[in-house]
Amino acid sequence: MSSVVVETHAINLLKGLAEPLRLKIITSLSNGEKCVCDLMEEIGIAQSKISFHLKVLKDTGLITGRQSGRWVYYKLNLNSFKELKAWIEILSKDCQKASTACK
Amino acid sequence: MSSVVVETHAINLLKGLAEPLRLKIITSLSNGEKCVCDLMEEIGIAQSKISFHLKVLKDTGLITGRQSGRWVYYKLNLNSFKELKAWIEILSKDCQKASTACK
DNA sequence: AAAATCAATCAATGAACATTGATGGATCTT
DNA sequence: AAGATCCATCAATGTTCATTGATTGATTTT
Repeated sequence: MSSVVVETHAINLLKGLAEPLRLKIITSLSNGEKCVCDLMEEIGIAQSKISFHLKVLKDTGLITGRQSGRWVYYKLNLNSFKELKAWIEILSKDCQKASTACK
Repeated sequence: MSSVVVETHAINLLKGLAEPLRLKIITSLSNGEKCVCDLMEEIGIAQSKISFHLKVLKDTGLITGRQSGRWVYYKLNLNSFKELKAWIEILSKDCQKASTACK
């Protein structure tokens, strides 16, 4: 797996999280699975907006959805968060070495 | 500390990372401190672009800079990465609970 | 089967952000 | 002190992304 792929994937996850409304959705889902109507009520924004951002989050792999009747339930995808955590750990492992170049 | 503040801060850090060039810079700095000319050479992009993104990263608190003569050295700010990691851990702690609402 | 509810999608608009090339300030070299 | 090097900043432009309101599809209720 080339590092370009890794970075592209990281960017996707980060972009998914780096938006106020989506982060509210994520924070809400961090308490457990929710349907769209729950999220609408909790966050208090238009349904089309919620659905739009849910799609973004699903496309990035940050959340998963399952339909049950006319409801659709979403929850966080633990795997993505584990990946992010691992990635951050790698980044911050050897980052304090002093520069040797540029004399 | 209200959760709005926490989310605003998280958004800043995430937005800082969620851009291809900035992520390349971060990845490069994950190997240790670098000066701007190192980054230019490694990444192979215009100097104004590098400086622009370094400023963004510094403003978010993801990196710090120190001047030495005519060189300016940048490195990752470990604290920000620790914060991010902790924040992700909290998010993914209780996120698998099944929904009870919307019977 | 008609009405109501839940959610996804679409086109048009607007806002936020990155790029570009040029310029200027600071430090070092000769 | 003149030239060269390193870096930051700026204005103009272009690109990407979120918002809005309306519509549609699917499921359930009456």
